[in-house]
Amino acid sequence: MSSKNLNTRDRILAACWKLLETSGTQTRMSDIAKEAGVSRQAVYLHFPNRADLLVATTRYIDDVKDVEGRLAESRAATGRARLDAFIEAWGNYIPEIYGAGRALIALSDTDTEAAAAWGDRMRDVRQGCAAAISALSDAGDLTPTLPHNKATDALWTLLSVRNWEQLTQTCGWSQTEYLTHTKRIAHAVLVKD
Amino acid sequence: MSSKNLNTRDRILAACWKLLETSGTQTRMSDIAKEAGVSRQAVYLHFPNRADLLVATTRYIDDVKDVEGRLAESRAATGRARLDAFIEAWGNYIPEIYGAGRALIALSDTDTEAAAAWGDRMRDVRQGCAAAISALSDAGDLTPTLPHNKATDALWTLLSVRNWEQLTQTCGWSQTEYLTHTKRIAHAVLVKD
DNA sequence: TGCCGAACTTTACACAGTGTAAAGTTGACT
DNA sequence: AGTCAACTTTACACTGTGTAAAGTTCGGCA
Repeated sequence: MSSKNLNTRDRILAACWKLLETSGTQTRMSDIAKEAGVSRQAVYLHFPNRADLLVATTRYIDDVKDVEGRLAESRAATGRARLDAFIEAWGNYIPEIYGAGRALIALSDTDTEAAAAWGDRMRDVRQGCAAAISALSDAGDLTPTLPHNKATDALWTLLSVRNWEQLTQTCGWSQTEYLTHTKRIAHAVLVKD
Repeated sequence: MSSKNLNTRDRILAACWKLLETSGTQTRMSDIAKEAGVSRQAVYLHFPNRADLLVATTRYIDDVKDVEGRLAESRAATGRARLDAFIEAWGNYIPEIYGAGRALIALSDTDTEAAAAWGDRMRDVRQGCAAAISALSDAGDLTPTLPHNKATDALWTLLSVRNWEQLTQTCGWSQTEYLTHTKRIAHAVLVKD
């Protein structure tokens, strides 16, 4: 755990992050090593396998980008404002984890650990959705047509990485359009009146 | 193209289908061969590679399950009824192609041909969505808050296989709940008033 | 009867990517 | 000078895909 060790470890994580964003899911261990300027075997000195490296990369991104801090902000608001703030915070975070997220989702097919890691993250997001729904409910703004937990499921699904991907990457929506319309849709579905 | 040939080919397709439904994306060529009761090499006599086999399997499922017929029915209705009929038809078709669809989506990362095949199918679904939106618009029932093509994108995304997967597999919604709430959500987002 | 060809089997191998194993190098610190 | 940790280098086992080619089986047909 010397500072040199941490340094190499971080260089590997940064290399992994970069390649996931640019070259996508198919990034190999040897590509990452090359990008980090170390031998392929050196990567295995820091991470036991590819799945662990990907998981560590998402944690690294969280640290650098400060997810917690950003989501905490949205918790300050109440009622509809809180719903909007949460959509804004999470919606703006998606593009930053998109590369690593995609890789982790793809790996979830084969690797249980990767699936668990991604599942954990998504459960956190669901928690945020549940809190936003509660805030809406407390303000008397939640539609009576959906039970509380179904409303949470619906919001969670609306805000999935896959939906962001389809709308912005496939349909060509700008990030601004994504945010605007997603908020509108969330209001139409969840807010009373 | 003797009848015996077709028979073996179909047995391979049926085996592939079955395994994709039961064992998932990770199904190997050797598993499929075993299930079909032929040698691994025999599979390559009928399909040049795994991607082609998966694509052929989805076509096979389409034939057996008659997608075209079912979607054609929904085209008879107009206005909101047509939107509901389309959601019902496509929503009930998703679980039947789910296994093969997942495999094809997973393969899309590596294989261009698989990506193209899945993209084609999804473009067909988008066409159906566009038609449903047009029907809504013609009946004067489309909300003025969304432009025509954005409404199509939104409906298409709402009806994605991934959303069906998340709601029914992860959130535990029954197929009936999925259909009911998806219709409700589509109405809330797309229908005027 | 004997031959042909198509469908299928069997055996073998090339290739990519992951992960393991172990011996060798380098440099800082003692 | 000696030691330790970090890293490199070389080599190899393993899995799954796809290619190649020789061998088997059997129905149709001259």
